[in-house]
Amino acid sequence: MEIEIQPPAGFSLYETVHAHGWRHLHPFAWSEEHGTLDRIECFSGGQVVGMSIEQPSEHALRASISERVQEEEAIASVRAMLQLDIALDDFHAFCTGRAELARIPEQKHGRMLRSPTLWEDTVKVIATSNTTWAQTRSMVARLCEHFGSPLVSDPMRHAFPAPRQIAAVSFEEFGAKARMGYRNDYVYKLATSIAEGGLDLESWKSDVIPSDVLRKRLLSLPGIGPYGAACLLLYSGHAGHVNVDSWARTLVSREMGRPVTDKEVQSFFEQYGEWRGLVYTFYPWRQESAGDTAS
DNA sequence: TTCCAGGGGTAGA
DNA sequence: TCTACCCATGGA
Repeated sequence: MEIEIQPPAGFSLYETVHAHGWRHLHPFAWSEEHGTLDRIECFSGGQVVGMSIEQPSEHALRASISERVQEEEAIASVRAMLQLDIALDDFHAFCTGRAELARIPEQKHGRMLRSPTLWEDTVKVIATSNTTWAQTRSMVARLCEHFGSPLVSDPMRHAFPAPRQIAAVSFEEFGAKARMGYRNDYVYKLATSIAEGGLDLESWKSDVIPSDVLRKRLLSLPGIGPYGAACLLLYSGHAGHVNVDSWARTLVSREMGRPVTDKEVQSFFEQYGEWRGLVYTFYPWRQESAGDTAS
């Protein structure tokens, strides 16, 4: 089946997908040749389907889905993944007024590819901490391969596992298959908390939760610290926190001519106020950033 | 063998 | 609040 979605004005699938490295993490796959974002998705009825999203024109997005699924759910999934419901007008107006940021609206920057669920993004953020991109990709691929539901037409490809699919096995089995090192504990705890009903992560995506409240909640999750919380806030449409990573430290150190602390990196971006997180993500000197080193 | 990668948890000050 | 130390994994 095919569904058509009208994106907001100025939307670019290419730029959204290239905002960071998520396109390299299963079950996402980006085809540079075709300009399509592919994904294996498990819908609520248990259907596992292949989705392929493309932007045939500035004003249209098309999702081709391998089987018939509930249209509303498919549309909601695409809208969530591409952050179609996040308004960027104010951010772009802010950037236009500053010479060093003028390229951001010109290049249609501001949206980032994310997963349909906060659960999946949280696990992926945990998988990025204190490791290389190659290992992050391997860890996420193993999660899908060993615990995600297979695509019927191509059983070698899998959806991202639901929390219950991880909670269904012992911690020992999970660790042996996922090989996420000390992160095994974080991911398994998260999965079991959600599966047992003690934690409803998806309810945290509500628009009415203030940034500070959401940040505190995210920091309470196992394996999520200031960096991870800032990433997840950005994916949730909260732009006011900088996800200080090794790349941010490198770049700000270069600017200042000496090693800097995380606090100094934060200070560097304070001038951008409520938009500082988005500004860092799309800062012009970040074009050579880790989002592309994994290509 | 040693170091370290898109950090986080913990103890102690 | 800040610092030091440790943490599994696997590639360089």
